[in-house]
Amino acid sequence: MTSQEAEKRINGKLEAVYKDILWLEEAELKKSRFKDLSIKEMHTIDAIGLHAEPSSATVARRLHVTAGTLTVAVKNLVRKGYVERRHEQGDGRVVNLALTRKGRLMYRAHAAYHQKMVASFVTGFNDHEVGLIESALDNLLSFLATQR
Amino acid sequence: MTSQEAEKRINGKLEAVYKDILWLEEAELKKSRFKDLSIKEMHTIDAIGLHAEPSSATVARRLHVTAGTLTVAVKNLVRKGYVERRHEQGDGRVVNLALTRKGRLMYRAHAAYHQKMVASFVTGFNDHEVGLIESALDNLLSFLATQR
DNA sequence: GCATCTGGTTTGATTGTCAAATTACAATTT
DNA sequence: AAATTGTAATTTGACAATCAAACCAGATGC
Repeated sequence: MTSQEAEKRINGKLEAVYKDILWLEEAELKKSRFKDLSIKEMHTIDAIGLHAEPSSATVARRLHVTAGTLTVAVKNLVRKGYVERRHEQGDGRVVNLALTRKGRLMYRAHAAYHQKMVASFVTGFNDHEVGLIESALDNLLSFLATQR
Repeated sequence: MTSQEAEKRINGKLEAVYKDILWLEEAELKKSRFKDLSIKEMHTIDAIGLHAEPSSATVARRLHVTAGTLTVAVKNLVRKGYVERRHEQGDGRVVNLALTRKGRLMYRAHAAYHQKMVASFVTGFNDHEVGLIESALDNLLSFLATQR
């Protein structure tokens, strides 16, 4: 079958995309006003998010890292002025994380970059076709979920 | 327009895919007979490839890392028995890299995993639809190329 | 043959990571 | 209410990955 061929091509393209995105995001970062952040730090900011003030444990789970790893990362982000620690009312053990003004600026810049990227992804497709692309992503997500 | 909505959903899904794949590949690795490899080492093996015996500089470029970083990585992979260094005939400076038998086994195992992943990605689509998905990836690759 | 260029290695510093030990607070048991 | 157990986070010690800069060794050019 010829679809085998297509799968191979798609695999190659996915890999190319995969390899480049992280690297490009890092390069983009170094050119921006947020030079002092690594790509991992940016993703930590992303995982904290704008609104919910998640606990340290929640963010660690989102990032698939241990609590200890996150503690260190947050310490650096606090020092650099992107993140604030807040002690939870009523349970003195819990530390909630929130972005500072600077952190929120960073978050939005990153989100804008992603938006541009996705816009390019679906350029030239009609609604129905965009729906197909979305379904393909859903397939992949289901597959990944079964693996977890 | 409603396509803005779709773009947002796609963005979220891309991010989810993105975060999970690396982590899952690492988990898959640790369950396999190649437990002694990290995900980065696996990608180094992938970048060396089965056939061409690329130079150290070529592999470093493919991985977007410096020559120094690669030297260290290769030293470990040689120690672990996955990679061989070969001095180029005629130019004593150049070091070409090749996979050992064990390295080739690893390469093929990784390729098989990717194949499963991509198969899930295009499950249930006809040839025309798979073509659309491929075009979307091409869009994204073009966008990434303009950013480079 | 000396100077320069080029591919690779080494080194020192920093970041990211984990597991294990520790601290601090909360909830449960007795 | 004191002791036990449980839970959230931090600290610590070790090790991968990474870079920039210094260095080394083989090529190339004058």
